[in-house]
Amino acid sequence: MQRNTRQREAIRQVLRESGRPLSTQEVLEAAQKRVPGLGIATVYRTLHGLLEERQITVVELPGETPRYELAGKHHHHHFRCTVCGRVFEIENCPGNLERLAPPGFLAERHEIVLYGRCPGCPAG
Amino acid sequence: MQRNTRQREAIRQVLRESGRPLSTQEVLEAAQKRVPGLGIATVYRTLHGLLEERQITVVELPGETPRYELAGKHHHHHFRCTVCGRVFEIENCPGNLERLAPPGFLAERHEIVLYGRCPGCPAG
DNA sequence: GGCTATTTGATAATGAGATATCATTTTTGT
DNA sequence: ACAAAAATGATATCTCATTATCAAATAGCC
Repeated sequence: MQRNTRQREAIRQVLRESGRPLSTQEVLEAAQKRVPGLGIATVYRTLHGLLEERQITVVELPGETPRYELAGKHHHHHFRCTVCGRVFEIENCPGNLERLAPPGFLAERHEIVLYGRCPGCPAG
Repeated sequence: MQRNTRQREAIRQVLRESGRPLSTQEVLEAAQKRVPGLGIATVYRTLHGLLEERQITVVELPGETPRYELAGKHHHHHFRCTVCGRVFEIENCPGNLERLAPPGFLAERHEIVLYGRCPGCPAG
C-alpha cells in the first residue's frame, strides 16, 4: 500500500467524489468506470490500506455490510433510502443525546440513522 | 410451531424475563439453564416462529447479529455497553428526528443507538 | 398407555462477505 | 530502459451465521 497505482487513485477519487458512504460493491462499480477490470480484491485491500492510514472511516448500519467515507468530517449522521438503498450524510444532530441514557449508564457516543425516501426516488 | 414444548416455553420465558434484547447465542445460553441440551437449531426455529406470530421483534445494531425482544413495546431505542456487549432498552426519545432530514428527503423512521458503559461494568 | 405427527438435536450444508494465494503486471528508483 | 519490489486480478479458501437434513424423542389426542 505504498505505491501510487491507477487502482488506488481511482478508489480514492470515487470516495472523494461520491459525497456519501459507499459499500465495497459500490466502490468497485464506480471505480471500474475509471479502471476497467478492477478486481474486488484490490478494492478490499485498498480500503483497508486507506483505513489504516485514517484517510477513510467505516460507516456501519444495522444489517448492512460496511460502507466507507472520507475521514475528517465533523460529527454527522446518516440517512438510508429504503427504496434505492443508498446512504446519505446528514449534517444536523440534535446533540446531547447522552442524556437519554438511564441512571447508572454512561453514554460516550451515539448514532442516529434516518430511514425514508431520497430525492432521487419517487414515491411508490 | 404448533405444539407447546419445553424448549419453546423456555425460550419465551427467557425473552420475557431478560428485559433487554438477546442474540441467538444469549437466548441459547439462558434457555439451556432451563432446558439442558437445548440445541441452537431449535433456538433459530423458535425465534422464527415467534417472529412470524409477531410475539417478538428484531433489534439490529450496526455490525452485530440480530437480537430479539418481546413485541408490543412502545417506541424506544437501545444502549450497547462497549465493555460487556450487552444491549439495553432506552425509554426516552428526543422525538421528531425526521426534521433532521435535508430538504428533498422524506424521513419515515429513525433509530438511535447509544454506546458506553453499563452499570454492571466498572470503568477500565 | 399407545399412536402418530410434530419437534428436537447433532451436524452437514449453505451463503455471503472477506481474505489468502500466486502468477502476472506495474510502479519506481537507478 | 532495466531490475527489483510491490500491487493487481482471478479465483480458491476461509469464516461464521444461518438453514437443511434426518434419526430419535416427545407432545397431544384417542
